[in-house]
Amino acid sequence: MARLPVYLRALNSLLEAEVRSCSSEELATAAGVNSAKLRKDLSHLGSYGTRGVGYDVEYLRYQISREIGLTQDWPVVIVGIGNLGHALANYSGFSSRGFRTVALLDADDSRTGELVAGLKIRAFRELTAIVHEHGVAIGVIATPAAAAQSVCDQMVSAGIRSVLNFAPTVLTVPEGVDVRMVDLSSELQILAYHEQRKAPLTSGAAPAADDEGVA
Amino acid sequence: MARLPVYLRALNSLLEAEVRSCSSEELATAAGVNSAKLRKDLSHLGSYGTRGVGYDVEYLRYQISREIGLTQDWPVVIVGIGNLGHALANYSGFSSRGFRTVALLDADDSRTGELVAGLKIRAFRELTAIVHEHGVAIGVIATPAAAAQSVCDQMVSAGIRSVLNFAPTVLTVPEGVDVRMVDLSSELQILAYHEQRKAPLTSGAAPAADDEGVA
DNA sequence: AAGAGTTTGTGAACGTGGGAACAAACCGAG
DNA sequence: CTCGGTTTGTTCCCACGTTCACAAACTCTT
Repeated sequence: MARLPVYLRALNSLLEAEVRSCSSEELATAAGVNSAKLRKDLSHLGSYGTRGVGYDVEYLRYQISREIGLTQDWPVVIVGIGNLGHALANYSGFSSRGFRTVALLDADDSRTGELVAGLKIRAFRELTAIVHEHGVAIGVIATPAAAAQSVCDQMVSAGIRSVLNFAPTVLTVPEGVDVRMVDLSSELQILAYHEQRKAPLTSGAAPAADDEGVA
Repeated sequence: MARLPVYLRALNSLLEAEVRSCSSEELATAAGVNSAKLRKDLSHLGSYGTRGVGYDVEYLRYQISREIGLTQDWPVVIVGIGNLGHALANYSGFSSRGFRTVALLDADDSRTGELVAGLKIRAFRELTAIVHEHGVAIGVIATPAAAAQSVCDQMVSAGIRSVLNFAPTVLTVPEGVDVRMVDLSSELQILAYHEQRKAPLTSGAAPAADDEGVA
């Protein structure tokens, strides 16, 4: 389920606040979902709660981590160290929680050796060797759109079976390979779509008061 | 619909290839969706096709752009010019297609004046003035998680009604304000979840998992 | 120990979205 | 003008996900 990471983050927040136990209602509001949905999601991966009491935060956190697979080590390669790749390499959410960036690759040989986030940029042609050496299963594509499909193909033939794609292109992959696409401009467009359907602001002042009515 | 941006990009690709007209089948495969779904989506926003012929690429592209709201000008502010904010400011997909970054804000005053993507970083306290001056309706949050809610609150009180949040936190906003969250680490976790459930290559039992697009 | 009060887990209704099939409409040939 | 081929727009149906509601189970008090 795509909501498990949200639950996990909510549990981490509770843990930081030194909350030892919580009900499904509390956790649901913290995660921004319905409590029944949360209970069904959790029950789908085992009975980790206690009726009349709630869930043990630490225990549930571990169980969800294990379900997601965060108790394993996930070596990751990032290809395309432009602005975005640079940001991803430095992103703390990647390096923590089981994900370990083992290599930064770029097709531009003039950047080889440059130090980013404590790692030296290496040549893209080293991909297959690195994948085999570290047992990499997850690849991140942060290249321009034109190069994405080629990079993806070479990732797949090197043995990578899960791809996180930041390039604005639909990638075609063989059966058994997962692709998740994160399209930054699409997100903005979706916001604009909703924004356009909001208040008919016809050359008026900014409405400071709260408005009712959402789609 | 969240698929309109995908259709739009597919149409742009076709237009670059100088394709004047296309059927729903072609466009659907280019966008990676079912043709019936695409026709239903398009019919929901008007009858822009011709039976027996297909869709005029240029005309449909304009209609979708108008539906999304990309024919308008959308001034955008980005708050938090760390690695990610830096990447976003330089991201071409933002500056093109109606979105115009009018200001980069950061709470760290020592960075004020620094030039990023042709814009000078300004102090976060200028937010309200900038929003009113340019009529900004969309704000992008690229701050650390701890600051995100505070930044969001001030965005909302300044008049922003659509927020794109890259900080790993659930933001609570008043009625009428839209928030879209892009969580980079969640995406990786979802990939890991599916990866963990794939074929154990050592054993012969195939899971018969036909997951191409991940839900 | 028993009952009252909670809270989880789950069974059933509900609504929404996707997919196949079909009718309406358009083009071109004869 | 008519007929066959093609493609859109739409209707129907199914399956999934969400939500409500309730029984099972646990704790605490008396």
